[in-house]
Amino acid sequence: MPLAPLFRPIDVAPAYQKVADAIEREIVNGRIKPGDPIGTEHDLVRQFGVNRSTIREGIRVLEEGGLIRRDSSRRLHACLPRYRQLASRLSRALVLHEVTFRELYEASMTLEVASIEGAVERGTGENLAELADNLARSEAVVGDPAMLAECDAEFHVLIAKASQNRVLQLAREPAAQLFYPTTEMIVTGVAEGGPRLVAAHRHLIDAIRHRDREAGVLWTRRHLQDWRRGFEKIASLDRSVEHMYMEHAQAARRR
Amino acid sequence: MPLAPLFRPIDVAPAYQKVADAIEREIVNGRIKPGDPIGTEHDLVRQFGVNRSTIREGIRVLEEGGLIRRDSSRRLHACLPRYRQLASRLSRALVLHEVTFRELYEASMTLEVASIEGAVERGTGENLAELADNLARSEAVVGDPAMLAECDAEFHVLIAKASQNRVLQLAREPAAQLFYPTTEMIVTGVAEGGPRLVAAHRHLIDAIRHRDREAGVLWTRRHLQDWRRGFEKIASLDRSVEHMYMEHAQAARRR
DNA sequence: TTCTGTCCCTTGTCCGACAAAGTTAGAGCT
DNA sequence: AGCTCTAACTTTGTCGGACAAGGGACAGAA
Repeated sequence: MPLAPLFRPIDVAPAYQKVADAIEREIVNGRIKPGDPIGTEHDLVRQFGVNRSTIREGIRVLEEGGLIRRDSSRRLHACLPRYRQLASRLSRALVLHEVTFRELYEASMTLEVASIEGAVERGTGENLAELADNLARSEAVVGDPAMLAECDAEFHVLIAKASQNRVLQLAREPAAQLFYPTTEMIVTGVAEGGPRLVAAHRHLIDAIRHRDREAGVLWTRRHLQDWRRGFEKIASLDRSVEHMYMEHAQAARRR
Repeated sequence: MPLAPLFRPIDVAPAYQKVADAIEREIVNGRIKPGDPIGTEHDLVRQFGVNRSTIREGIRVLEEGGLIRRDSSRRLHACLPRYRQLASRLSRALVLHEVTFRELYEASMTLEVASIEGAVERGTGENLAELADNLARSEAVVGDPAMLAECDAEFHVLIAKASQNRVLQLAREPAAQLFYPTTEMIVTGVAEGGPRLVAAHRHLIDAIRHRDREAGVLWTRRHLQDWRRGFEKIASLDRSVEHMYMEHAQAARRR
C-alpha cells in the first residue's frame, strides 16, 4: 500500500529561472516601466547574489519573451513586447503543427471580417490617412509581386489597427504572417491578381470612410476569396503550411 | 561620390543566437522531429565548437520559445510548442499594453462564435464525449467558483478543439486566458451565475450534437453577454486588464 | 525479486579571464 | 569658453576550468 501523501512537492526552480521570474514580476507589476533601464549584468550579479552566467541565462529568457531588450549600446531596458515578434513564435508553432491552408483561410475570414467591422465603426482620420498612403504605395508597385505582397500585409495590419482593438490585432497576426509569403506567389502566378488586390483595398478604404459596414464585409470576403481562388490554382487548400514561412520569419526577427 | 557597394553586410549575430537559430532551423525543417533528443550540452559544445556557457544561453532561448524541453531527467529534446504556453506570453503582452475588457469582450465574441460554428459543423463524437465529461464535472462543482471557472475555461478550449481549426484554437487562447480569472470573480459575486453558466454549456453541447448552428451561435452570444453583465456589476468594461492575471499565468507556466 | 550502494554522466552554478565595442573624462587646440 | 580627439574605464560576449547535486545503470545484498 502506498504511503499517504504527507508532503507537497517543493518548488525548486533553477536560479536563472528565479532571476527571470523576479525581473518579469517587476515589469508586469509596473514597478519597472517600459523603457526603464534594468541595471548592468554586474548590477544584477550584486543584487541577486548569483554568478554572471546565471544572470545571463535569465536575461536570455526575458529577451526571448520580448520583455527586455538591449538598445544600440547593448544596455538592458524593459520594453513592451511587440506583437509582431510574439506572433512570429506563434506562426512557427502553427507550421510545426502542420496546420492546413484551409484552417488558415477559415480563421482569417473570421478575423479579417471582425477587423473591418471594427475599422468601419471606429476608424479615425489618421487611420484613413495611413491606409490611403499604403494604397498609393501599392499602386506604385502593382507590377512587383514581392513589394505588393509586403504592402498587402501592411494594409491588413493597418485595418486591424483601425479597429482600435488590440486583442484582435494580436489574434490575427499569426495567421497573417503565414499568409504573407503566399500572396507573393499568387500575385506572381495570376495575371489579374495585382490589380484586383489593389481594387479591393480601395473599396475597403471607401467602406471605412463612409462607415459602410456591409461594403466592408463584402469586400473583405471577396478579397479573401480571391486569395483562395488564386491559391487553389497553385496548390490544395488542404496542404499544410511549410518551409516557405521560414525565410520571412527569420528575416523579421533580425529587425 | 560613394563607392559602389561591393560587399553585403555580414551577419554579426552573437554566437548564442546563431546556435539557437541553427537548432531552430533543424527543428522547423523537420530534420529534428518533435520528441527527438538533442544531444547533451557537451555534444553541442563539440558540434558547434563554442563554449558551454554559449550553448546554454542558446538553449534558454529555444526553451523559452517552446521548441525544446528538458524531460524528467533534464535531457534535451525537441518538442511541439504548446499553444497554452505561447499564449501566456501573449496574455502577458496584452496586460502590459493595458488592453481593456471591452477589447477582450469584443474579440472573444468573434472568436468564440467562430469556434462554435466550426464545432457545430465538424465536431466529432469524441469531442462531444469530452464536452459531456466536462459538463458533468462542472455540475458537480457548481457551488465552487474557483473550480467552476477552471471547468469553464476548459469547456471553451474543448469547443475550440471541436472546431478542428488549430489556427482558431491558437488565436482565441490569449484572450481566453485573460477571461479566466474574471469568471471566478463573477460566479462568486452573482448568485445566478453558476447555474446559468452550466445551462449555457448544456445548450451548446446540444447545439453541436444536433448540428444546430443557429442555437450554437445564440447560446454563445448569451453566454458571453452573461459574462459581460456579471462583469459590469463589478467593474467598468473600459478598465484595463491588470495584475489579476499574474498568479494564474505564473502557475500555468510551472506545469 | 526487490532494495541499496556505487560509479559515471549531465546539469546548474561558480570563478576568473580577456578581447571588442561602447562610454566617459580629460588633455589639447582653436 | 567651446570643440575635438585621445586615453582610460565599463560592459558585454566568449572562453576555460571547476565542483556539487542528482539521475541512470549496474552490481551486490536481503
